[in-house]
Amino acid sequence: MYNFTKIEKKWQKHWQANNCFNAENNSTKPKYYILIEFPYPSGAGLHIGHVRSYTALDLLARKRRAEGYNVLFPIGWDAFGLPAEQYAIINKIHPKDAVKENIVTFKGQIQSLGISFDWNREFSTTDPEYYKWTQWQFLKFYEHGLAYKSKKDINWCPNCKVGLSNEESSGGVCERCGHSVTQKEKDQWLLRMSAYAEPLLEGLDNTSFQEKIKTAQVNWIGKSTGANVKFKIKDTDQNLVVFTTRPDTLYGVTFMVISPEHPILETLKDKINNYDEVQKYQNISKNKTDFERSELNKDKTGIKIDGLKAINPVSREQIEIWVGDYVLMNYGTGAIMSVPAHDERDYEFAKKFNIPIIEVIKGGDISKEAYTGEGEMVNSGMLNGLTNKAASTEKMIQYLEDNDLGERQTNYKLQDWIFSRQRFWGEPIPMISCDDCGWVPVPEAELPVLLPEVAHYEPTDSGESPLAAIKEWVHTKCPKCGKDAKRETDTMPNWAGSSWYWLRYMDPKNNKDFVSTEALNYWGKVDWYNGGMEHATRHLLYARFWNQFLHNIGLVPHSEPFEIRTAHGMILGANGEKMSKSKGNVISPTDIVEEVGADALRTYEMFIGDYEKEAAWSTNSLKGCKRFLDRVWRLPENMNTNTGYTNESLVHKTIKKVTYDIENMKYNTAISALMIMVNEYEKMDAITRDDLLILVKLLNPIAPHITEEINELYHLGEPLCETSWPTYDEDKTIDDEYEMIVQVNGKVRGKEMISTDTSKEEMEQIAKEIDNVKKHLDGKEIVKTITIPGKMVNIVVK
RNA sequence: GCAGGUGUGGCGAAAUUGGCAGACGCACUAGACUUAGGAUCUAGCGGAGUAAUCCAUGGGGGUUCAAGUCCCUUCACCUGCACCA
Repeated sequence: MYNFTKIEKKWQKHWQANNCFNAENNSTKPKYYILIEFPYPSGAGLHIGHVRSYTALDLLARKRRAEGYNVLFPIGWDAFGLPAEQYAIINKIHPKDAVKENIVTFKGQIQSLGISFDWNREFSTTDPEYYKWTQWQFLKFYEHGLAYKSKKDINWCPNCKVGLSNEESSGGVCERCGHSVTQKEKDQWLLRMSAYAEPLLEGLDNTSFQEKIKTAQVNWIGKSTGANVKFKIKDTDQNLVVFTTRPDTLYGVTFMVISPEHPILETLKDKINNYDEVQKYQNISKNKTDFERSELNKDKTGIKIDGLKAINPVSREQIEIWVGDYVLMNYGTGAIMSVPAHDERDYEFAKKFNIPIIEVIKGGDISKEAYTGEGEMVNSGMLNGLTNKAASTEKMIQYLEDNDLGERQTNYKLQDWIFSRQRFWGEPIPMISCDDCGWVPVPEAELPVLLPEVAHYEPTDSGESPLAAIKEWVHTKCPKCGKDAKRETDTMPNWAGSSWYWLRYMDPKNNKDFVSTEALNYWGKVDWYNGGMEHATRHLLYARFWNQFLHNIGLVPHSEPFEIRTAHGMILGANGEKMSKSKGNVISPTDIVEEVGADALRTYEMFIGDYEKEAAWSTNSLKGCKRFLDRVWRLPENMNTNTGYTNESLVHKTIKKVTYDIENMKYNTAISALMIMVNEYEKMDAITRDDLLILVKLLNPIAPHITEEINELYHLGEPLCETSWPTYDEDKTIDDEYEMIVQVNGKVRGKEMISTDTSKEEMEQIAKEIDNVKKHLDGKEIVKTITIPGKMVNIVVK
């Protein structure tokens, strides 16, 4: 047998030495930009799941090059963030060095797979030459009023004294120490992403993302339309404004609920008779985590505000105002109107606290449950008799606007992007705080603001970034007035570096600009971007937001950065569970490459099943793929010196199938078509040089090393990395003969090989002469005959 | 709850427009070659039946000459979002 390790090393070296996969920036060829989500170089090494998505797009990259495209297929490292920092703390090394080490490991692992990345464009988000431009772009956001500082509640572990992300505080406890998480107010930088909610939604129309990814984005943006309605608070000059999607039910409002954080509780506290009780409730809510306030807390709590009443703007009835922590301050106006007759939550609340329920839509039995369907409007003044929800909503909004009681309003779930992290290992936010001038941006000429070269990167007791403890770094001069000033000690989230990296790949060595205009104009959009479903919401929104902003200020030519976005399914352990060290089901790509070679691993991961679905690892199935490659290796033993194809339709059919399947992510069936080809070749007395050449060309994107080696060994043609993609002739995919199926009453009763140009009449005649068919026709009356040329005849009898 | 998706042999899965259900691969069984086999080759492989044939794509119903595919209904599971007003 052959030495796959030697062959693979040989060709990897060859490709690298000959710059086979380097994209050119000035090319007359058409361009094609293929992007995979750049990896986070963790200490655990490359995951078998990376191999799946890299190989899949490698097939496309290799095919596109063979089709004559100038292909950009880059890779780099997303290396800022918590895991690298943790790894560094545990191993007592500087994160910078930890990252360097991990990158070496990852790079070696990826290179051993033979993915056709353009390694000349490699960079890490932690390179000062890169994060200089991340900082520069942050200043652009600031310049255009989209970066601002504001107090925000964050998840806080009082034990570890550290801010936690939502992921780190899931279940309401600190991921690290198990202590329960509370909320702490912190001054944070935010990016005004909410201003882009509508463009981010509309922009999806200019993409060819997979439908499930578009849906995920739409849900995350969470647009809802309705109205803001003013409720006058009795005996005051104040209004309580609510957002509602159901202004049509306004006559059914019997109470209101406001969030414990609602400012009216402070401004009108003199009128509140049970203010002590209200304060107590506020305190309890404050100490609840988001988790407790939402998922756990099915039973709604609340207290009635004694002393305040609101007036229903249409029915003029006096209604109660309650405080309830199921109403969130950060959505809508922090206050809701409640229509218990037609909303399940409101119904539950009203029942629990004995609040009146007024029916305004006919159709259900409101003594039993809230009726949320459509129906005729009743008890609703001018809306009475209407049966169409849209019409009554519209009429009500019109009325509210005409009478200055409210206005049409659209709300989004999408919030501004909290851009501060109290961490060491991130891009320093390039801002300086001056007592006299306020926040002042670091001048462009002084970028990058480098992370200091010291070893104090553990979190501080105060919850501030570790940078705050480094006095000589913090103290600086105000760029505006020259007085003593302090640097911002927060760093950026690790989503920052991944929000524009595809632009840098276009021109990665540029030291005058984040990317040149020429490179931008040439490469344009990413044509095909693949990544995990877990990044279909946040990362993809951040990246699109960032790009839309750069486009709006004239820095990039397209408002949408990605044309196609697809998502691969996860590879699970052999037991069907997610791979993890603790479960002991982790498969290392390096081990597999050593055992069976990169080609077999690649083939297996493409053959494993539907690319978009998750799949469990199977060592047996891997062996089957290795066996297939072994058979390919042995094919030349039975090769003659002839040219031309032994089975022309087989060749054309296979080219068609593989070409179509690679474009449509049906990698498993592409491989199955190639297996069929090999099966057929093995049955032949001998194969020709052309038979073999076409096979290695089609198999090359999947198993690039072994095919290059066979091609070279038998002098079949030019190196496959320089060759062109084979084309097929539709006419030649059709066989001269085929097996006609004959059915009687829809059941198969006979089969017969016939010539492809047999007429309908002839087909029917041949069909009726088959013995078994005759038997089933005997004594019956033929009602009709359906004949599909090229397929079958169905005779219907009585 | 909302949104998206998936149900096909022992297993991973195929089935461009409705047209032989189970391609291809794994596992398994028998045989060949072999000192040996976790190598290779040959044959078999959804279920029942000696066979003709019948049954079978989560369940039930329908449309059709013909349904995994279209329609109605129902069940189960997975993923994402979620007191979002």
